[in-house]
Amino acid sequence: MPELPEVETIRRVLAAGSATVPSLTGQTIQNAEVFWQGSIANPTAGSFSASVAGREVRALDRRGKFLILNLDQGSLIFHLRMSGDLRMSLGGAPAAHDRLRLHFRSGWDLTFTDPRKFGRVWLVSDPTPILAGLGPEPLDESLSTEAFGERLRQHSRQLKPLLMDQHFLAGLGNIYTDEALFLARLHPLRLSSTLSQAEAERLLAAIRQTLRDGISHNGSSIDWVYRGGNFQNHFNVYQRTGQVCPVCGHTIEKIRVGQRGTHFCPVCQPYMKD
DNA sequence: AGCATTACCCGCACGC
DNA sequence: TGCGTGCGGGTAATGC
Repeated sequence: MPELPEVETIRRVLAAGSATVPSLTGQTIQNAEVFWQGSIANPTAGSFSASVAGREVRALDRRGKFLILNLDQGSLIFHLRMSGDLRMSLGGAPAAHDRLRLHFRSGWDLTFTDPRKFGRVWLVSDPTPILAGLGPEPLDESLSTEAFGERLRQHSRQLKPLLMDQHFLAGLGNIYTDEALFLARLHPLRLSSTLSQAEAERLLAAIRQTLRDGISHNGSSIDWVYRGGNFQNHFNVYQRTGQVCPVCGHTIEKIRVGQRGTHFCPVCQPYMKD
């Protein structure tokens, strides 16, 4: 369940631990069990286990939707794609959709579970090449509204697919893009080249507010994948097709943009040319 | 040529 | 039972 707020929530939970679960930081990997070889992107599934054994987790980082475990040597990178999740547990038999399990010397396990098998894991000496193509981090304050507006106008693309393009901006997915466009009062099909600077500033502010709200609610839990977050109770448009807009009372509509379901309020988010 | 859009694909679970 | 859908993204084809 990964967009930026969900990945960030997972990062924080794993890093902080809890009263009953230790932090992932400082754990040393004793060995690894690969249940589904397709989940291992690098190195080959055969050498992954041997290479990761003995490594210690030093810190947890996030870049866009990538979760990065910094090790004493190299990095272990996860991309959860559509249905991946990571959990600490103490023993127990693997469940049906568990794809990878790291056993630590402490006796605790980190399990990567992923029903749809789209997620990937990389063990690399240098994470740079994997992250190189990502656009700026939306919550990074060094991303100025001026630079953002300039980047928007460098393209002539529909806002929805552009914002979801990880090369343009790192971290937004289908849910948070719809919610951010609603807050910004911008139509998802509006061409990025037509945005005024005021609209660009509104959009970046809306993106940041939406992501922060998502993180503060520990992300969203929808479909059959449970994450522990409750931002789904605060959606304005996503999965609210046919319901009333909380701002104007008009009916929320759903269209298809770039193969993705897209929810918006046609009154609050009018399509204005130029 | 280069950019933008569309189609399709990849497992699986779920709702209608 | 069958079919459409989906918190993602890569690749290939098509369009402008």
